[in-house]
Amino acid sequence: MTRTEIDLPRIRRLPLLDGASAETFALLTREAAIAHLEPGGLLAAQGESDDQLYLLLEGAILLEGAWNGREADLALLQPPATLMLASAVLSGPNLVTARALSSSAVLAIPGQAVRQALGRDAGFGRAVAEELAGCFSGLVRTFKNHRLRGAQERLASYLLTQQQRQGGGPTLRLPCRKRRLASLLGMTPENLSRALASLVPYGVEIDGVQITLSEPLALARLAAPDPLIDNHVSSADGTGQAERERRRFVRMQLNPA
Amino acid sequence: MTRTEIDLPRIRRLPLLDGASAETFALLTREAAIAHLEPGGLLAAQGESDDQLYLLLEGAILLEGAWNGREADLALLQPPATLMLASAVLSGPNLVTARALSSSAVLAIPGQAVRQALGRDAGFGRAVAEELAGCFSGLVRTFKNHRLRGAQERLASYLLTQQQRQGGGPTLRLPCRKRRLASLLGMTPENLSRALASLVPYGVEIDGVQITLSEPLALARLAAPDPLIDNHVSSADGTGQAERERRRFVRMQLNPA
DNA sequence: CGATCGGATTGACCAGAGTCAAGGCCTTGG
DNA sequence: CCAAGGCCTTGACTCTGGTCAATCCGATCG
Repeated sequence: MTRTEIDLPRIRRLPLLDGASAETFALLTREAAIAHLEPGGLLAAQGESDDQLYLLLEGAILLEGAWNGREADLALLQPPATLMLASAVLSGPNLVTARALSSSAVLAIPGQAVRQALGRDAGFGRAVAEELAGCFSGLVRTFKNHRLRGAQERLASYLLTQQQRQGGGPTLRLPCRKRRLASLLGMTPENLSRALASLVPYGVEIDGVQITLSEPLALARLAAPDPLIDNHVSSADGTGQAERERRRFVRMQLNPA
Repeated sequence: MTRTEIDLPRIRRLPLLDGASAETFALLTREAAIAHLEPGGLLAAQGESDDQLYLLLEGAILLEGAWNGREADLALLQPPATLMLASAVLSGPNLVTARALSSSAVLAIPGQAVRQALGRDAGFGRAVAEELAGCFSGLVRTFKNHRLRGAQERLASYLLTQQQRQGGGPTLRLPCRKRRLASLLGMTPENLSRALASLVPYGVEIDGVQITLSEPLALARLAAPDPLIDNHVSSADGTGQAERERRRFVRMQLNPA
């Protein structure tokens, strides 16, 4: 983990910081640093109190939880994203472990500065509240996804969501190896294999991490996509979690094969 | 659902509003109303856009999610608690259904007023950010609880947590019928019965909704309580979700029988 | 080119949890 | 007091998903 100089103009436009006043922005960036991680590198460990807010600039970060020797992958974050925002606001320990999946760059801001800024700058406070509301809403949807759908249904929904996020064309690329995708979807690698195979009758064609959906309507009948669970909005256009939650209700595009 | 006059001094001390300026408090309460619900009454339905923030004053509210004909109970809220805060901040639809389990009273504040106040009052912004951070952290722990523990382990942890929240004595009272507790814990009523029976060797004595833990240490060995998952802090002393998250790390009391 | 390694797949088996049905117990109301 | 209904419990069975093991396949490297 190395630290380099900060590209201030770019940082200024990040979702959380674009709502801050110039004064707040200066306060937040004064003690901030850029950290670079190599693949597999540990950004933050569950249970530790780094007291830092991280803004993901490049790469991909995996959030994982552990208990009693068991592990579960909880989320895969891509820029722009905030990490440990709730812990920084509450001055609490990290509830999850954050690990780089690919070479990544994050901006690290001391939690102390975040809490100072919160009490003084209503614009920043609003941005933090909106981001946290977005994170919370996303997690509510994830929880419903796991409680209400079976493994096959979760996978079908996931494929349709990824298809939308990647432009709506018939073919999509899985964002990680199947082993990890399985854990993110709450199943074992063996079961993911079987679930994928079970979707072949629904027009799912598998070629490594390339997946083609030749009958999206049939797949959608199985997946029963629901805007109260699924979010097909990509983070690729630079929006924060709040904006992605807001845009979630534009209709999903299901192009017949 | 009837509406009555508002007890302003009492409202003023609620977790979210105690951080607001006098001006913000006036703005928020100007269009607010108290709603009373009878048992089973529907406060807010999944998918609807009430655009209202609710503050639970009395009673108990159940949050449930539904998809494709299936239902799951997600959380049981007791005063003081906030409902639909994230939806109000983002001006989005309710992601879950809220239903009164007993006679309940809530303060309903228009979302529009909440969003106005957010941009102007840094104190209120901070309070909202802290509450949302608390809700998010709580949900992260709930999600880990379901992903990492089996049904028996979830139940054992739940009993220990309830014991702590109810004063730490050997006997505790379940907050709802077993049928509903089962759904909250992510299992069927039949399975809850069996899981409870399987805990008898660990000193769990069952008498209706009265449960006595005669060997809390043995039970704790099975449950492996973890501050990164469990929260034994009660809401009974009037603190908000943020404060409950902060206090979570005071050590759990396990009194040997 | 061949060897090797790790991920992916497949099959057989197992375990946890859901379903269905029957019965017990307590509460409620006539 | 008795009857009815709801909840809880129990047992038998099913099913989803996990575990274990063997194999396949593609990438890498000598």
